[in-house]
Amino acid sequence: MGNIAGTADEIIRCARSLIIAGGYNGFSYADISEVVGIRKASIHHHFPSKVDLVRTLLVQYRQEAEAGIAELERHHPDPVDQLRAYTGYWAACIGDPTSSFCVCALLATQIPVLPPEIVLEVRAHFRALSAWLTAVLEKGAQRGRLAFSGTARSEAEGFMAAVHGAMLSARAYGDDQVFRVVTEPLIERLVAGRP
Amino acid sequence: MGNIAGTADEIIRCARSLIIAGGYNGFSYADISEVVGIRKASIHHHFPSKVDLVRTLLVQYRQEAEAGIAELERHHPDPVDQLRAYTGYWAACIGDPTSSFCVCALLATQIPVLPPEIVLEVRAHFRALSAWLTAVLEKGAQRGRLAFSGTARSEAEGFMAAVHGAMLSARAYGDDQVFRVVTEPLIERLVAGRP
DNA sequence: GACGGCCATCCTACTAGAAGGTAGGCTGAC
DNA sequence: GTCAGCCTACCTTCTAGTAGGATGGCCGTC
Repeated sequence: MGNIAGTADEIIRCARSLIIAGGYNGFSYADISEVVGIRKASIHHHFPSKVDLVRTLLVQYRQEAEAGIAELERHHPDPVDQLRAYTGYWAACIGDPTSSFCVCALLATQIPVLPPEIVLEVRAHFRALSAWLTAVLEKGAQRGRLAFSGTARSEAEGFMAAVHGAMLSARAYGDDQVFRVVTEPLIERLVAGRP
Repeated sequence: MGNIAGTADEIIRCARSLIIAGGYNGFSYADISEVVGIRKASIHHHFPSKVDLVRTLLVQYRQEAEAGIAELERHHPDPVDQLRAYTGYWAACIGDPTSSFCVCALLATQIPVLPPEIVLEVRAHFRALSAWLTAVLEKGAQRGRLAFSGTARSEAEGFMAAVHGAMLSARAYGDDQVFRVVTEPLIERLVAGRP
């Protein structure tokens, strides 16, 4: 039973949801072993150290994010729709405790106590996300679909920060609605040609 | 040596900066004992359990925040200036590792693994901050100093989320500038009577 | 097709150190 | 005399990580 990459994948999936719940120091090999139904030592077989596990997890997460964005761009040629699809994706995740936060955003809060290898991956995700949002805003402005006062870059940073802050507020209040309340006006404000 | 409340206060101050660095599970009594120059057992004398310590810390933090806002309102009667003073306060904090993040915002990220007593305090801070921002925005709109499309409440939630997200981005990039890049347009957008 | 080696997977059993916390004794100020 | 403050010494549980053994599938060889 269990295909070749099955167990390692299950460990990563489990670790991911545990990180989303409590961050890097908020979970242990023992926690994973309970959920996956495997001994601690067996986890060390797949991932020699905790840093190995989390770094692998992050590399995979970033690949998934990149693939997700590529898919999103195929489905939605319009920049406005792309922004809506992005926030819509997270709005759908917010309700599910195992995916209600961006892993990189959560780890970013703990950067001062994180192993440097992990920090590298987290930084890379922020840069990639910011670059994509900047490109979307630039494209939207060129096509006359979006309008904003500052640079595309600063506007993208503001957008990203607001989305992350919205995740945080949803968690703080224990109210999923807050995410939509914050993110929906965010896009409407950028759409060109409103009163 | 050490005045009456001296040691307990030093412990709290130390714990606060440790939480800002790595959250609830990111510090231990041993860490505090090293910094303060006191034995672990002596910390337990002042704060029997970790929950006691952090709850006390949060109660004090919330009082300080309340006092700070009251002071801020005395110095700045104008709602626009109040918003600027608020973000300006955090802009000044961002550079200092011991105060570069709101303790409650950082703890909020770990709510699923936090003791319930701590969650209560964190929630209370978010509600208080949101209520204050809502009041400022309402007052600003009444006086014709601020203009926005949604309700004052939803606008306040968006403002707070953006500020928290800006703290996160500054930490993620390791670049203090990002905080200002995100928060400055935030206020300018709300100021009434622009082109 | 049987044989033997190889290797991935998972196990039991263990380690050293760190976690939060306790018991009880000393000291010095009021 | 009492008690706050701090200490040494200790406890239990959890932490990541290690050593080494069982199992079992896959390989080429005869």
